Amino acid sequence: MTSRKQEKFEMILDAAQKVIAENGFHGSQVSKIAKEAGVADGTIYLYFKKKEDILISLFEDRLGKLVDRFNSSIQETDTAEQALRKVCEIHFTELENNVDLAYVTQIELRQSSIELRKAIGLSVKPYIQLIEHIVQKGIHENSFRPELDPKLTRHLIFGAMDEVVTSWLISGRKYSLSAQVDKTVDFFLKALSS
Amino acid sequence: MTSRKQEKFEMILDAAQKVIAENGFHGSQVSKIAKEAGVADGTIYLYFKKKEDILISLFEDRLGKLVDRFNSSIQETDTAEQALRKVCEIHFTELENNVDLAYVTQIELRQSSIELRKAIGLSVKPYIQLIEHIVQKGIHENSFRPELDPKLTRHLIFGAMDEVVTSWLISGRKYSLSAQVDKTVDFFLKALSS
Amino acid sequence: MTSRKQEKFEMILDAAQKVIAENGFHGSQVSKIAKEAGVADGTIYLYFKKKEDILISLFEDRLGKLVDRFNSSIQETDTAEQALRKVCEIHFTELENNVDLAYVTQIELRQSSIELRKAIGLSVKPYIQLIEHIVQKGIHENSFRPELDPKLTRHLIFGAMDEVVTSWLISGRKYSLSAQVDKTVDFFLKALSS
Amino acid sequence: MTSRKQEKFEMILDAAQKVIAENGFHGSQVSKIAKEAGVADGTIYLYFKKKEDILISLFEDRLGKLVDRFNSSIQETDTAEQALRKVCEIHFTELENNVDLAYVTQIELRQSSIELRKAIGLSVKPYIQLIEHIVQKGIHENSFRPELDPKLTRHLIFGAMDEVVTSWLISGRKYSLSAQVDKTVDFFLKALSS
DNA sequence: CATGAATGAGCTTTCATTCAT
DNA sequence: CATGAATGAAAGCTCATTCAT
Repeated sequence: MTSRKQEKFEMILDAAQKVIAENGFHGSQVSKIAKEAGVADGTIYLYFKKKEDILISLFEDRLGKLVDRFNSSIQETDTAEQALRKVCEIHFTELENNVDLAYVTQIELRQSSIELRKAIGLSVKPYIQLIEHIVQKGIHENSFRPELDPKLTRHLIFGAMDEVVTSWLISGRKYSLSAQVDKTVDFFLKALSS
Repeated sequence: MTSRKQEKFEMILDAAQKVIAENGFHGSQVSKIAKEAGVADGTIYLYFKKKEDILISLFEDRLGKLVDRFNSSIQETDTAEQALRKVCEIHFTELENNVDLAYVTQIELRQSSIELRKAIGLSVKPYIQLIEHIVQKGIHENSFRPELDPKLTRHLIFGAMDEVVTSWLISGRKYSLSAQVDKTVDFFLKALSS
Repeated sequence: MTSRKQEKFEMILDAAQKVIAENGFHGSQVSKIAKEAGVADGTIYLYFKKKEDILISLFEDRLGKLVDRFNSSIQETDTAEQALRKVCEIHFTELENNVDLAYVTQIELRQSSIELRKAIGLSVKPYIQLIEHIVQKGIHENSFRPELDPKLTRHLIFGAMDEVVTSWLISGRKYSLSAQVDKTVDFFLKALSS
Repeated sequence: MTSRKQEKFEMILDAAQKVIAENGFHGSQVSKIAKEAGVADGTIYLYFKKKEDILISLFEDRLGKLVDRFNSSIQETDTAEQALRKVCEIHFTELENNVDLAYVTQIELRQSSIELRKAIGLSVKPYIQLIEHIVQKGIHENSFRPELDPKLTRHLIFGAMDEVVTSWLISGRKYSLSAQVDKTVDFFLKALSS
């Protein structure tokens, strides 16, 4: 019973991602998402309180899964350097391989109300903190400069990667995103290394 | 006549910035902007074809003035390093001293349709190119690493600064933004220097 | 089996009265009544054809019981005067002692569709007829004026009492309703007496 | 300009009365009223803040005009008895001659939310107070009993007349309402006279 | 008999844009 | 040039009712 509910919940999220990717944020009416999910409009409201909640859940779900992947991948690494490389690798590869998701997270979901963006911010936070931990680890390992401000640095790193992805999307994906990993990580390591 | 037209044009832009800063993007109806500007609703449409055009013009105007400041300030510098420091300094200082503008550019204007965001992208482009030129100049001066990819690097630098500003705003401006200039530029210079 | 059916029927009516008194007519969804009654939504429809039928039955049941009380009480009286006094006494006392019922009958149930109000009218009819009988009895006893029109008079009397109850409720029940019995009956007897 | 605004305001009220009389309260969508008034849906909201406001204004306007008629007619009377007769005469005649209005005020407008009914109550208050004044005048003139409670009496009189009108409507108007004036006023005067 | 998940019709309100004055 | 009254399309959400289990 719970699993059937969970199942339909996922179906609606999948439908929402597809509809948003195809029609854009403002062209994604509840009725369109319902149709794509193969349920009635009213059914949506058995699983989500408001339309916004679909988007928040969508972001939480997708980003949550990404952060899980980050965490488990990092545990296979020894140094902060390796961890940072892994993070950038997954970040770029994952979004390159899932253009719908990239479009939704980088473009569409940012066109939302301030309340929604705050909720989305909460989903991003674990990722930003993950980056901060890596920076701190690097400092402890003496591979990163001790005078680094981890709070500032995490934003510099996240912002840089985020913008690279967005500009890649807006350019029309004319080049490989994953091909930027090495240069990007080089940039970071040069900036961070002691 | 043209100057009178120009005058009213600016009045509407000023009104738009004020209204958006006060009411947020979604609370900024044409009628509200008209009222703030002291003109009738219909008058807006003598100066702008669509509502979006107000926002595009607003961004173009404000960012254009910023880029002008960047350009003239940079001409007072000798090295790419100095230029980059100047750019970051102006970027952070200007937005710290003009919170309305910061709020409008970092938060409100991003909640807009894809068409609008593309138009805004065009306004940002000269700034991104400015950063690229500085990187190229640094390479020519042999102060920056020759293997740097200027196209990628400009996004890394812009994205990093952009995210620092946004997170400063969202944090509630609890710390000084301009105080982050040195650490930020250090990060960049370490990343870039040969 | 029939008694079990009857039992659940009553449970639903009790639940309906409670829910309406607590949430008002427009806040009383079928699902809320079902929950209060401790049954599933669909179960309601095994006992009532439409939502309206719950309300009609509720009114019939409650008013039927009141009319029963009227009838048995009147049989203990000798004259039409005494009967009329008894009717007013029960009318006011009963509603004063059962504010939920008063609220539901005087305020909430009147906010209903025309069909429902007609059905409710049928429930009130026996009560109106009771009043008519008393008037006729008084005329026969020569205590009431022979020129009285019983059909008109029953409405004058019912309408007067009904409005007194409603205004007492709307006033916030700041005074005693039963304390109005004597003055009200005096008014009627003066109007009726030969 | 103000008169044009007033004119359209009245047009919408007239349309609302007609639509409600024809379709009932629940069948009277804003779009239907707008169509009947010959304006666009949105235009309604230039004159009324919410749909409910149409109904409140309708009641205020119609009842206000009635109370005006009451007041001026009463000034032509000398005694409280004459005044009371006049009130009942106008009350019954006016509604008999304007069945749409009768239907709307007695049946349809009562099926409304509690907030709306409170607002309507405010419109009825001047009328109820008018009745109270007549009662007080009668007491001063020594034609009415001094022990009468004017606050209670006004409700007895209003409630009686109100119910007579409603039952006349529900009966399908099979008899003359104005023909009930004499018997009704006789009832009141007998009840009131000293 | 009972359940409760699913349905989907239905309606108010906003606001960018127009155009007669 | 300027006005601002009028337009009307568009969409989120509720809830009575059904029916497969």
